[in-house]
Amino acid sequence: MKKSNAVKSLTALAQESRLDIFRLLVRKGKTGMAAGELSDYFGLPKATMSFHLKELTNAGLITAKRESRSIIYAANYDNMNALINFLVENCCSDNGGKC
Amino acid sequence: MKKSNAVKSLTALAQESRLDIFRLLVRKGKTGMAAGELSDYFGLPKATMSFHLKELTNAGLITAKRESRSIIYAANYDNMNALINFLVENCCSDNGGKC
DNA sequence: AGAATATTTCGATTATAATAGAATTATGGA
DNA sequence: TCCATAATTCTATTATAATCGAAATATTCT
Repeated sequence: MKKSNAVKSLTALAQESRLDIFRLLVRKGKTGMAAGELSDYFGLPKATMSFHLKELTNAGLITAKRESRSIIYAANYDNMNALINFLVENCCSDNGGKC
Repeated sequence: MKKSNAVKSLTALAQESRLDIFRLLVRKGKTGMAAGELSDYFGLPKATMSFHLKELTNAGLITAKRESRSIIYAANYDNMNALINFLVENCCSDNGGKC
């Protein structure tokens, strides 16, 4: 993962609503949830939810696919794992590799 | 980890300089680095570095200990792991646990 | 085509964070 | 005690992000 992508992903997650949304989608698995469902679930206005979903999508943390009238959002596990690996990369390598 | 702590940690990491600082300290291991060394290494003014180190310390991502005139900063691996676990917690549990 | 549903974009307001020079605090040595 | 070194806090400026009502876009059904 590139650093700019990591900053974008972390910025996306560094917000209470978006962290909630992302973690719910992580639990939901690949079936995901529609934007409106998420809006109802968290009691957030549709415009606000849409803004947050866009941030998460732009960061690559979630995917969006249209299904009839709804747009279904789901966690992007590859990107999530890439972010985690980026954070712990070369852990303790300047100290003999012992952590 | 509590959600408020997670948001604080993610906010701390969601900034290019701080992400660089944290990842360097992750590589450095428990010997860590002094504030001034970090300031020189990244070419940042001392006040700016101090501000970033405070953010990372308040989030619990790094520790600070005085050693003579210097203050040595080091990655807090426990908190880092707790943050990662918080992000992936109950992954796919609403979808049969298969990821 | 027209109505209903699902979601996004626009735009204005409000709140929060980054930057860095200057002043301040803390430690150790002559 | 006086000076040098190391780091932080203060303060003002500048930049970025969150919120949500209203309008716009996209899809499906009759």
